[in-house]
Amino acid sequence: MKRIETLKMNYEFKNVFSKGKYYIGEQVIVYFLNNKYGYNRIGIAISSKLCNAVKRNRLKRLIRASYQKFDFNEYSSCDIVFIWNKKVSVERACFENIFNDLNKAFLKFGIIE
RNA sequence: UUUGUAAAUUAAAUAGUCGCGUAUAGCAAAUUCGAAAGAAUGCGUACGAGGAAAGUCCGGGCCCCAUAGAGCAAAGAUGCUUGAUAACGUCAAGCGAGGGUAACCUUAGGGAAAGUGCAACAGAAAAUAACCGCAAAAUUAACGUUAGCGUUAAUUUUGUAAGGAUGAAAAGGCGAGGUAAGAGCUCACCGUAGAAAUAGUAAUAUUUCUAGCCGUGUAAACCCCAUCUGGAGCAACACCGAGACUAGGAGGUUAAGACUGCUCGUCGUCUCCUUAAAUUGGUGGCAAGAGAUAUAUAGCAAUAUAUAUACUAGAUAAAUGACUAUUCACGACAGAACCCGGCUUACAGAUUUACAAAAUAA
RNA sequence: GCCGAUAUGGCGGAAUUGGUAGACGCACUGGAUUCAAAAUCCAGCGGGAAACCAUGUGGGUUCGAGUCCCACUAUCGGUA
Repeated sequence: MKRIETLKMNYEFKNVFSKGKYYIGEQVIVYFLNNKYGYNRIGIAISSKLCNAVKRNRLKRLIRASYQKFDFNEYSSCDIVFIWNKKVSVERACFENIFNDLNKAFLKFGIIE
């Protein structure tokens, strides 16, 4: 499953927020919940009050690019939601920090080894 | 050379690896997802954000609703002149006014004797000016007296806008003559209004004459005049598919139930059909255009005409990223969402052209 | 994306054809009352020493703008 499946509806996001586990990294907060579909789905949520559209797009691309670096188990099926930590300013976003955050989060949830 | 003014262009580049979106009568696969409509996979190839894509402030295309067609009213917008344009509240050239030594810049700039409203405080008065003052006449009183009258005061009548502490604004300004006192009452200069002539398509300008100037400001207050506007917006709209509740019809039946104690019947329940449409999936709309660039011609210019050239971004939670290396000016503002013409706002810098002032040199 | 609305002290909320901004209520501060507190009563309450500056920000019209006009900023709502 090379293509990235995304969460779309509002209730799906709410479901993950209310029932899932979470990990707070330096720059990114990760929510995690298992699903029944047989593949991973991700959602990225960034408030429009934080910054303008160009910087929001850049954050989404950074998170998506770092997500693709991981090799997941073939049978893993879960919903993951990424949220930008509001305390950190958007100017300081860089690829390495986001990658480290995701790495720690996925180790905690036990998706990767 | 320095300081400025105006206009235009540009908006980091190159290579490699991994990855993203769209297209594909290339090759492979002939399967997968879905209830259906429909959609999808691998490799290759091609293409893949802006000057403002932004704000959504105007104008149009397109499209639906309303309308036989047109007009008035209402509501709203615009407002010097001429031209450009599909249209505009935009643009160009000019005129008037204001600013700058200058290049140049700014300018919602019609009408206040068509009517209405407002002008707080202060001030005599804020708009058909007489409160004080100034002056003349009459009457009364007091004083003086040459017994005519004179002076002073008060009251009444009349004339008068020279003066009066205010105010944003005070009834054309200033000087001279003139007068009982005054006054465009008269005169010179300046300003204002009107008419004529000349220049100009016109706004307007110049000159001459006339009027003594009897109406202040505000229309971005209501309003009047002229011109323009039917309303909603691609989440419009068209098509394909699924479809709860509701309504109607047909059929079947007593397992449970209501009217009712029983039968029939009705309701209800079950199945099918039709209607209806909450909700919902997909396709189109959707990329070649009143377009862009270059040259020539017309025009001061905006622009128009002709010729030539090139032109697949098209998503639907939304495509341009990451890493490595090199170079430099060390990278600002910022992400298409139906499409065009403008306006407004944000913006690190770099380059070019024209012009002005000052200084220096020849 | 499109369409609309709002903005006044710490908070809510007035200001009537443009004429002294901050009425009124809540909160807060000080005083009185009380052994102490609540309640009640009285006074104060944007910034600044003062001049003055303040109605989201910046311009314009006007003698004079919270109010009229233009441009921006922020916040809120509707729409499949």
